Amino acid sequence: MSKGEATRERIIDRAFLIAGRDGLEGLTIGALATELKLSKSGLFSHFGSKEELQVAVLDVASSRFTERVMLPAFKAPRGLPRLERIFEGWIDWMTDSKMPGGCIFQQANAELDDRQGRPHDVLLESQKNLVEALTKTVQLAITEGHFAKNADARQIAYEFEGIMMVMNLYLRLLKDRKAVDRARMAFKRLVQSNAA
Amino acid sequence: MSKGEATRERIIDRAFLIAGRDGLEGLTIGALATELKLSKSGLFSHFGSKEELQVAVLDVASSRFTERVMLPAFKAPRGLPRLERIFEGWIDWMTDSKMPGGCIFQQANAELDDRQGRPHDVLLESQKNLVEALTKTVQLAITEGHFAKNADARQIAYEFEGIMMVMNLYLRLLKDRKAVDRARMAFKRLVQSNAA
DNA sequence: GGAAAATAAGAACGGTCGTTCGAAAGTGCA
DNA sequence: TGCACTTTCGAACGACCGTTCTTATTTTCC
Repeated sequence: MSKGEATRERIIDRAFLIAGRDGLEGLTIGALATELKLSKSGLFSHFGSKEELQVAVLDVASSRFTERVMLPAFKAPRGLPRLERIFEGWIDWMTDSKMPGGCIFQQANAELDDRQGRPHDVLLESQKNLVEALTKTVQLAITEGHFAKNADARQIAYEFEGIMMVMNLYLRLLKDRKAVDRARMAFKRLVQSNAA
Repeated sequence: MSKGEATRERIIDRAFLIAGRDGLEGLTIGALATELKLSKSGLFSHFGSKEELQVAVLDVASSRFTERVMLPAFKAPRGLPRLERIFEGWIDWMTDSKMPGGCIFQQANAELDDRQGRPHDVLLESQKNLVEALTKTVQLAITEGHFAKNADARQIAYEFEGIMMVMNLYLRLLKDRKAVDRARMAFKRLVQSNAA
């Protein structure tokens, strides 16, 4: 790996954390450069525009989510066990103390949802992929007989994501100790009421 | 009402819309003044600081939510009918075409969750009130016999809010035509699986 | 080791940010 | 009408924004 690539990764790594706390807009090149002991222009030249920096952050965010939440779950047997692994992995992701700013997707969703441009498109793409991956996992749980044959995979994926989102709210803003427990209860109910 | 108060309301009214689209940070005094054909300093003098403007926006947001979602629901009989009215009112709130930027609370939650200062405190307070109001409504549905005696009111309020949050995601970012239908299905399941 | 290429720094740009201040204009009551 | 008070404006502030250049330094490879 060349020096330039290494620096670029170091930049994105830090930018990822800041964006989780302050959002993709609150992430500024000057502040980022100061934290990394780089010059503004030196940092800037790695991306060419702030938008490209934001895109790079979103890209690394989704690949990290995939590798830390989705991929490990594929080691579990398909169907419900795999869905449970995604659920627990997602909890770990959201409570990760190395991500003090919280889940970057929650930030980005709120920030980019009704905007346009590359960052929006990249986020939308990754969220669509996530929904599809979740839906497929649920669909497998149906064909495996863990869920009722007439269960609605997309609906279950939808409600699943709702649980993760409200968990984040209770964790971050309300600082509720029971945030995770309640998420587990909600998940259990989701599974049970769709059981075969 | 004095001239000053009238202007102040006009400012907050517009600020409310902008903050829903661009966030409380993206809401800038210069742009707001231009839109309202006021001078920056003239607008500024109504609040004394940007933070106070943000607080004013959050205040008006929660009072509007109360008056448009919660209060009308209290005309319905207590218990499940009232909860259903809240649910439908909340859907109207989130799909309101006069709020093109979407629900301001979703923006503010992501933006302020791990910050400090008055805006954070005001938001936290209003979200706590909301959770309490929801919980009480559910509790009444339990005592009225609409929900099982051993149902967990706080848990139901938690899951209820999760449905609203994911609905917002599907509406705003994913632009899914079925966003509202799926929310209704999720709500129906929430009610049924806690029925007496 | 030295040339070529990649990477970083420095200074400056036009803009916009929130904020301050003093003067101007408008308002409402005696 | 005159006067106190409220409301608005205009100009300016230092700070920071993203971005553009040119120059210096470092890395890479023959």
